Amino acid sequence: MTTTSEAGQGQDDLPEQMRIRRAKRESLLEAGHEPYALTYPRTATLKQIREKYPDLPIDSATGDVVATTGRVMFVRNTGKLCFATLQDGDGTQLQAMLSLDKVGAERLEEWKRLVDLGDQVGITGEVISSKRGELSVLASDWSMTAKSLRPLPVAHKAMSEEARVRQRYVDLIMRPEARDMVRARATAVRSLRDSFHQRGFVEVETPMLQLIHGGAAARPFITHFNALDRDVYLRIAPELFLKRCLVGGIDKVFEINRNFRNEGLDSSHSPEFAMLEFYEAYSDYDRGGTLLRELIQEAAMAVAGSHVVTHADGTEFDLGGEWRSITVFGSLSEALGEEVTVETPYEQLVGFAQKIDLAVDPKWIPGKLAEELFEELVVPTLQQPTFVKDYPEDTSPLVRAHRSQRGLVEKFDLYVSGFELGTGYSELIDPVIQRDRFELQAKLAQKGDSEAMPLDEDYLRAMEYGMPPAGGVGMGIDRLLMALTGLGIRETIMFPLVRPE
RNA sequence: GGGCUGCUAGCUCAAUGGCAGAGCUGCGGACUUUUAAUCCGUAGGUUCAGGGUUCGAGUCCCUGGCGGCCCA
Repeated sequence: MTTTSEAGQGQDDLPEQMRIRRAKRESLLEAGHEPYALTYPRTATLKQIREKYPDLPIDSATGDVVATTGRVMFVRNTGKLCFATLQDGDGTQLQAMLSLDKVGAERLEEWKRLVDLGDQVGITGEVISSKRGELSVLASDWSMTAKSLRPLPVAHKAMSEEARVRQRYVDLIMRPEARDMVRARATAVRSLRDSFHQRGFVEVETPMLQLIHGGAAARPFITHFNALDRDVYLRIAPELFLKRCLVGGIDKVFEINRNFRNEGLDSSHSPEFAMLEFYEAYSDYDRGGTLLRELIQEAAMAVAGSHVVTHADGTEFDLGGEWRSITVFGSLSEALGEEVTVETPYEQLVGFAQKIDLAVDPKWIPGKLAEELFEELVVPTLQQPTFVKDYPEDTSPLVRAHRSQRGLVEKFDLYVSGFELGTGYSELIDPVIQRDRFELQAKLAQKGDSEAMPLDEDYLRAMEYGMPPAGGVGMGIDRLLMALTGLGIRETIMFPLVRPE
């Protein structure tokens, strides 16, 4: 939202409350007060004051004079004594008191006339407790540090979800849960990095702007690079570059960064999302899954202090211990009450689909149909953390064949609370098989499958130098926060893309 | 993509097709111990946009925009 269009309309077109606040800004200037201070000589934050005086007795004085700052969240004015609740960026609140005998008639009158809810102010005064026992700063002086020209929402009614997402800065002012999410996310990401560093992994940043997109089945964003006069892609996954790292000998490597997928925009899909991927030489999908579990459990410990996290609705969710492990076809057979394997004929799979009213897309290959059946019948039951193992080969072009079962690949998906949190492979490292799989994908792309991968010659060249056997794992950071907090993706991303107003 | 549904004051919400309202916020006043302060007074509107039906539309119809829920 630009202010130029509003300013261009002139003040007369602004809502009354915004006109009044602009007028108060002018009044401050006319009275010789800066409405937007260079700084304020703060000697203590609200939190530091609270921590220094946890148990001040009722109606007592400390003799301790502090200079502190905060946003005015509530005001309670009487004739000669004013109370204001100040709030700091971390959500700490503390009461400021302004009395006639301490600040004088003129400054008290200016406080009452010029300070609105939402203004940022500096208060200098003695730390005391009020007659009701409220820890307070009794002002000897005050000043405006930033005049707010827009009224805050009503504090006692929830903002609409749309308003919270579109104006997250206001949400962060008003709602502790919004502030907590930002800090929980930072804590979780830091925990992931700590966990990797403790295990000797190297963090890298691979290209987000790519000449060929690959590493996942998804539609890319396309942009134009003028210098080359050609279209380039925002990456859909870092996988193919991280494997080049393994070829080059970076044996334990991870990246935490953004991916971009040109797909839906709704409450569960964001076009840009943060992703963790890690690869370890001479590991496999089982060991990758074990490390993923440890990473998540250590993140839970960092954020919640326990492997049992408390979700936003108050329910407790246990991420501790070993996690259940099932297979795609084993669990599907159980759900259908009939034996289904990767060998089960396509027509029979279609029959199962019809039985449960699942519409079959004729473009689906048999493996895809089996996965759709699995997602319909089994995934909704996967609330507790569960590794789902051994997927059909034809839908996973970057995974190596199962060590003992034909037609399957060594891949797991990790499900938590009914959604997919992460995935892991025993990586395909045979460049000849890799080329065959890519060529199959290229054919699918020609047939119109917009999610199929193009052939990446440079990636194949890298593979031909020899990539060590490896396990690789990916996990959505936004989804990790969903699992830790029980909130939706639009809450875990601070500024999700929204349609223009 | 389909179905249902919402959009009204700064915020949260009312209003049988018949004078656009309330609470909080704001503004004016009273109050030196308040905690969503209280009390008295008062202002605030392109009812998402455009079109249509009607004597009359926030309300009914159509198109579009932005959300939400459900389904695929």
